[in-house]
Amino acid sequence: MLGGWQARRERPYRVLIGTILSARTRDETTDRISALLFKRYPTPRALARAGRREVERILKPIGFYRTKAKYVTETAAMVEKLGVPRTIEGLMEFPGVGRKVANCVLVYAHGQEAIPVDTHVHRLSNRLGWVRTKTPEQTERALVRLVPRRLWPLVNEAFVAHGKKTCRPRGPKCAECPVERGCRKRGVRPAAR
DNA sequence: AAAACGGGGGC
DNA sequence: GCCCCAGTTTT
Repeated sequence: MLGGWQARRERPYRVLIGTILSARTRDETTDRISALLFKRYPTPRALARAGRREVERILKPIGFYRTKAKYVTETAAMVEKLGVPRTIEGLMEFPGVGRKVANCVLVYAHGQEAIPVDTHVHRLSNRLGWVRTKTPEQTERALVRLVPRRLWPLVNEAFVAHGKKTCRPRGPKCAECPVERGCRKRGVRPAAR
């Protein structure tokens, strides 16, 4: 599981596939199921040649499993030929890879600096009044200007953590929130955005 | 801009 | 029983 030449060589592949699978799915579920998938199909070549039905059976508990089975098998075939790209444009060519997943791969597979803006980061950035944006991409472009590069990972991951636990989409738990000044949504009723 | 994709965990 | 899950693609 750790270290090893083989594991190191396949790491970007695993980050890419695992991150595709993570869409709208809890981390623990994603981790458990992707571990099963990689045990059965350790390489892009193996997954590219897998039967769709078998992949769907493994992915069942993760949700969106038919769509995701298609994405990961097709992506594996492309990775076998192209490798895992190091540009956001290249990564977004893969099926099931949007801007957020592409940025995750840049950060977690290639060690590049980027801000993967998911729904939490988008929501918190707006609630806190750091930005006023409609789309996650607009939020990303604003944040990379507002936040010092060194703090990108800290801010991004802190927003995700706070968004999951406290600053929920519908019912933000303002009573347990340490942010007192600077929040535009402090005390707003749950129905409001 | 809205719908579709979805099983599972938490309360 | 409702809410939510580090989204992306299609309509």
